[in-house]
Amino acid sequence: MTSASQPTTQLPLRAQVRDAVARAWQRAVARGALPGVADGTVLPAVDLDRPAHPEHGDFAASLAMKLARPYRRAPLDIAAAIAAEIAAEAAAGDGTSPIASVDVAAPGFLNLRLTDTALATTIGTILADPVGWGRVPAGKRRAVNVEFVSANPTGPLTIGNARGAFVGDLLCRVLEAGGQTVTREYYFNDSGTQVGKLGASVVALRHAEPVPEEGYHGAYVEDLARELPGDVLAAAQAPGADGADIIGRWAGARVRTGIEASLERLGVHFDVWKSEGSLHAEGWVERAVERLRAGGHVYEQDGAVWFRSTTFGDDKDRVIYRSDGRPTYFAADIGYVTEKFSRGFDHLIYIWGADHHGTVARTRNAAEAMGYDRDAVQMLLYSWVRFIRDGHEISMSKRAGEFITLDELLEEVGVDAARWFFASRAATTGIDFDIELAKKQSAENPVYYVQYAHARIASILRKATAVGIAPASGVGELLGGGPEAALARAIVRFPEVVEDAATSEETHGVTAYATMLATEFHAFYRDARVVDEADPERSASRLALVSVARITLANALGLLGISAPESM
RNA sequence: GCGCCCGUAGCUCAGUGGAUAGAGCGUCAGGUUGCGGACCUGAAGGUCGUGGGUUCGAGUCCCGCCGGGCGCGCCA
Repeated sequence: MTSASQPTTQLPLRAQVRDAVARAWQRAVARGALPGVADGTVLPAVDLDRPAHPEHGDFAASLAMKLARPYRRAPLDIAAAIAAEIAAEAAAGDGTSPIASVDVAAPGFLNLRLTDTALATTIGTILADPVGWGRVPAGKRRAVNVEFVSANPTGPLTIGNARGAFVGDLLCRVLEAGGQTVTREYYFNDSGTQVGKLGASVVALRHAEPVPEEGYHGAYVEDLARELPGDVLAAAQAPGADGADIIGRWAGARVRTGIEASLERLGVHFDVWKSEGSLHAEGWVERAVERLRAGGHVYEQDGAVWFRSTTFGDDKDRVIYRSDGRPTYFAADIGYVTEKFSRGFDHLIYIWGADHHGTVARTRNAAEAMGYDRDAVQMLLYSWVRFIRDGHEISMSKRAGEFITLDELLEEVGVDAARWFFASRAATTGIDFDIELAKKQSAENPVYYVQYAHARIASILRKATAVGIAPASGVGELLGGGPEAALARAIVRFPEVVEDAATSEETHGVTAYATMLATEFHAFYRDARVVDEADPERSASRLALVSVARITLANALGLLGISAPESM
């Protein structure tokens, strides 16, 4: 299996160092400096940390301390044995080792420092392939379906939908960076009770009658009533027609178009819009229930059809068809699982609000009962955002027409600032979003700090072009102990950050990294003049370095769906 | 009552069992006749809710308690 477009991605530095440590460990064992262990003994993996203090080097390994128990040896002795092998390989100078030096520190750390060659080589690869910088090699490539937002089209998206939209899209971007193929999917019901109530509300307003009890209020309902075409109204009033449903579907389609536009505005594009009705119409629900029945996981009681969810550890069984024969929401859910897998996905992710955690078990149980791997069905639950204005939590009711739309929020705060806000916080923690504070702080939001660094570099590059100095193809002999070294070290960490984000399915590491990199750049800018017509050679090398810093900032922001402006 | 999530600096939040617990904002004190001052340097600010336990090592893992959120429908 070959691919012509296979990029020649260099192994990330962390992986190179990890391999070098593993080689040294193996040689130490082979030479008898470290003991063998009995078969079946579980040995630790070689994990690397980024030390908190620069004097501890570029990477630290706690391997020796973890080997102390199985080897029945002092950690310092083990560390010394491995360090000797690392030093030997580094001293050979044949270019295999990215490690310049190794120190042993109490109580058993291996502190590792990168060679300038490893740094310079990495920077060269960034210049050669800016787009590929930060894409990490795909582990097990998967086709992933990510379903999120999925608000029914009974009204515009509100700030209550904001976190799901951002968290879902950010997850998709992180998975894509990790080499996975992602489909963004939106699930909605445009024929249910709630949409019918919307239809009834529209009709009432059209006839200048009061909105029915339990109906929908708000300016958008009035707009719909005004825009309702005569032929739709006529069809709804035809004898025997379900008027509310017909008007509701029309209104739902209209609202859905608005929702799609809002989502595009904040940079979220959905690949698939799936209606609940189609799952029933195409027989997915029926077939899924049959599949459960064939496995003996279904029974009838009190006139209803139940899924025996308790078989798989749930605390109660769940109704699929009510005693009046109508399917529950859960029925559509299990049909949807089979429909998704039928499209070839091997992993499904649901982005749900924390209030849905009660439905996680039953859905995964049903997937397992139907013969799917329950681990292939994953729910990511995000916690609520409390929106605060004037010191009070904003309470909202879509039905009463009291809400702040997502569009309004983004207009106040800005898409980049809002994306940064959600990207820099773990999805599972409850957070406060003070709108006044967000507006007030928008000018000193960290996102602008990062964007400013990017724009500043762009300005430097423009200046260099104006005076006729072009960036070199690499940083040459520039590193050493000069101001370049710290910036170069910050830049080359980027693939690790992406890898960790993809593994943890969280993005706050990326925002923290981008802030740190911007700080390093600003410090470099203070200490080193980049464009200096008196020294064009050094200028060219420094231009190469700041170009790479710009690429890295742009790719980090791009990973979060945030713009990287040339000027601001 | 039971289940899940959360509790870290004045505020908003990071912290994949590792070294002296970090960032942004806010506060205070400084810095530029050079490529963008939306910048830089420094300071103050913490019994990591609490009490035990496991471990060479616990903010991180386990148990109890306190406080907050969510859920426990033939609702969606």
